[in-house]
Amino acid sequence: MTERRLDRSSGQPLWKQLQQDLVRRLRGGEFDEVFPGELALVEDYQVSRHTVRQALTKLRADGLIVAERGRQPRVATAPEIRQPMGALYSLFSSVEASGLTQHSVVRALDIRADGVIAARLDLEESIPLLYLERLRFAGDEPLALDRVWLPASLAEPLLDADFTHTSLYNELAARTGLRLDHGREDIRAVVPTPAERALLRCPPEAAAFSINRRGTSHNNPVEWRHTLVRGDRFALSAEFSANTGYRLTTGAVTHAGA
Amino acid sequence: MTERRLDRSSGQPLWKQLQQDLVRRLRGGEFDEVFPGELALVEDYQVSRHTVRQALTKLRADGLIVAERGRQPRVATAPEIRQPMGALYSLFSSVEASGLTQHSVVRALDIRADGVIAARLDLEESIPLLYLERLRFAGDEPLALDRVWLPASLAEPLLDADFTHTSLYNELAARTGLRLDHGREDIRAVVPTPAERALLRCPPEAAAFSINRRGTSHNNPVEWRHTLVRGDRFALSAEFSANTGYRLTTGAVTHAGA
DNA sequence: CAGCTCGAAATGTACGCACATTTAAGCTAA
DNA sequence: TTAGCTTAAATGTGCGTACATTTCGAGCTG
Repeated sequence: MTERRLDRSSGQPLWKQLQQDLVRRLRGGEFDEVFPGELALVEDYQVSRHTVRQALTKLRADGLIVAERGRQPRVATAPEIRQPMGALYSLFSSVEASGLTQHSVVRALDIRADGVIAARLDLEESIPLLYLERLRFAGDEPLALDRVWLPASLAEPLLDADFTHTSLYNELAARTGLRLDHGREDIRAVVPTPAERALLRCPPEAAAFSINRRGTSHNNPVEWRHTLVRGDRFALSAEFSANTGYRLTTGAVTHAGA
Repeated sequence: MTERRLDRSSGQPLWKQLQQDLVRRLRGGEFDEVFPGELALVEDYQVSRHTVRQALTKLRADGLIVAERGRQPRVATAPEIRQPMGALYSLFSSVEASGLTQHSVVRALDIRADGVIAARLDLEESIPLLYLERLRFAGDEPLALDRVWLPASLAEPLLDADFTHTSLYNELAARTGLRLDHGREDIRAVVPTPAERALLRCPPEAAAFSINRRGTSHNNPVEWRHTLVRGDRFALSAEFSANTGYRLTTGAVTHAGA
């Protein structure tokens, strides 16, 4: 093991320096296989076990590593289940909870260029994008119109996937190893256009949610998504408390016409 | 100081027992004036300073106390700013960020009974409720219609408050000491009725958010709220990431007609 | 009496040791 | 080959010490 050095006269506590260095190495993927044990770190950095534990305590509090008695600490698995996908995840988990079956009709799946979308992903206008357009059903009635753009360089393996029943994120993770870890979304209330209303078979007086999302993975833009959800069938639900903050919960999806 | 005892053979770690006992005493208001120092706790509980610090570390991580070098720890002030109020907080902070001035027109402020609302608050149908109805402006144009019901037994001191410029939660906290610590809300996309549209001066093709909220304080239902927000002027914004989960951020409020 | 200095007291950092408890690997025996 | 046991290694808990750094008040001084 190479001997690492910490600056003992920098004013910053040793454990903080150690913690920051570990975060840096961790983000660099250095510990994807095994995370060094406490005693190994004591040797490497030439500090006491107490100091090492102080640094590891912070890392655990931040959810970066997990540790158990008698076994080596490990890098925390990407919390894929924890808060996967905001409003859309809430939407589709609500459908499942309602007992309705989900399926999609793929209306388009190809590669094309779109300057406007590319710009939103911080890409060159001419960069080819994989485009997927689906009409999503809950039960026998349409629920949402879903359109996604991803850089073709990343998402090309998805071209021959069958999206009638599988989720985009599962397929993306399975075929490319990519997983979104950050995103931003805007949610608007709109009245659908006649064309959209016909597609979704909306009653004439219904409103809709219009959701725009930009998803990234390790700070690289990965998807731009626009989803139009029938407002007469879906409600967003959320809980908040002083401890847990704001969390979307499973909402309500009603049968059409209810 | 009375000598406190911890069970050294209970299987539970000493620091955890200590932490839980401190939480209990803290909730009982025992430390409202001063929080005991580390050495005092060492004396009281007959454990080492290391163990005491381990317990205090957890309390600090939970935000219950704050400590600084050279001064005694103190009970943390109620985290009022931390995650105040979900979608509605997001709405009004967005208005502020946009530079528009906010004010309200109070359309009703009285005490009445409403069986339907009372039931939603788990109260008897005949229980009197304080009812507040406001039309909220951002700039010169209406933004939202806001209706709140609170148990009169708690909220009666609010009857003579002026709600044109102050927030309900501030007034509630100032006059009764009550602070919401938990809530649940449903967000729907709707088309406003002609009456609502006239009130809000909506363009005819605009949709709206309909937000229902039930707020509690220490598990007691405190408010039922219904807010109708113009969809042509407001968009909910949210960010999510593996670390921080799902958080509403400051969204966009546009000028009317934009 | 105001202002300053200094020291006591408190928390923060860092080191050391010992033992308990759990996991996982290696060894042995059927 | 496999099941079961033993043992080494790792983390969790708990104690002790020492010194650094900051705060705050007591006491002195001008």
